[in-house]
Amino acid sequence: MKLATWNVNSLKVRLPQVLQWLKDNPVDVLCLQETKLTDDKFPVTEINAAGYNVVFSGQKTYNGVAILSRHEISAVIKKNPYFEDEQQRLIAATIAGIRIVCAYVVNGQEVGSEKYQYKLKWLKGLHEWLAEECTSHSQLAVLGDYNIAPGDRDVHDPAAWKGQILVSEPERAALQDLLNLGLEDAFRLFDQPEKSFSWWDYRQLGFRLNKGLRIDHILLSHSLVKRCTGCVIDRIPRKWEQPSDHAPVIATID
DNA sequence: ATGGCCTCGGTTCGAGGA
Repeated sequence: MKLATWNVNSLKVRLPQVLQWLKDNPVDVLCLQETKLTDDKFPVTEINAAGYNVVFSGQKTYNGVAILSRHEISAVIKKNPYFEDEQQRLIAATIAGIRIVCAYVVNGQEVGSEKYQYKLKWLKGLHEWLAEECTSHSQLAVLGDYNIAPGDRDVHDPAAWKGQILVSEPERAALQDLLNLGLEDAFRLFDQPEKSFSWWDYRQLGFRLNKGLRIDHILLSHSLVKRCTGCVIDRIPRKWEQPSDHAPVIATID
């Protein structure tokens, strides 16, 4: 069983790449973020034709999330019952006995800004909801773009980024609060190469110089940690023409 | 020193992303 997450930065632009990637990597579940499509424009037919069921929650221009699955999808939730939000950033479903949560965490723009306050509040609301999901689902996986680099080893230049957005202590503390619910960062269950990142700026030759951050994560409950046999970042599609700025992350569950 | 790219909406630029 393979679970994956990928911020595609517009599914309209990236659909051919998503379909190609699924051909090369026929994962069981793929969570997408930043689809940037209203639900009436979602490419259901193309995704079904590729052998995947799909549920989604989108809006115009910004945000938007989806879960693709080779297996039956049930018990879909598109809103955090503990946090009122007009932005479409969450979708959850049960697939093959695993509770899957797909999250596109707020970016926050700049430490101290209004958007930053919204990010911290949003994360608090997520925490409240996941606390409940943890108690009702022992097999829980929370996949997505967290817009937080957990530690300095997840940052290409920790000195330059110190205290900045995606790295600031309150953001890291909010992520740690999620982990304290009984979740673990699947990527760090295993030995990994140094300077492993999941996002690189389009500017400044970010990818070629590997100036990146690891901000896309798969968090697993203890029952799933026991079943997890690997977690990798797939840098290949970041090398394609007109790529997303994020790379997919894949966890393997026995 | 600054900003350097990409997407969208909708016009020829601004907002947002990270």
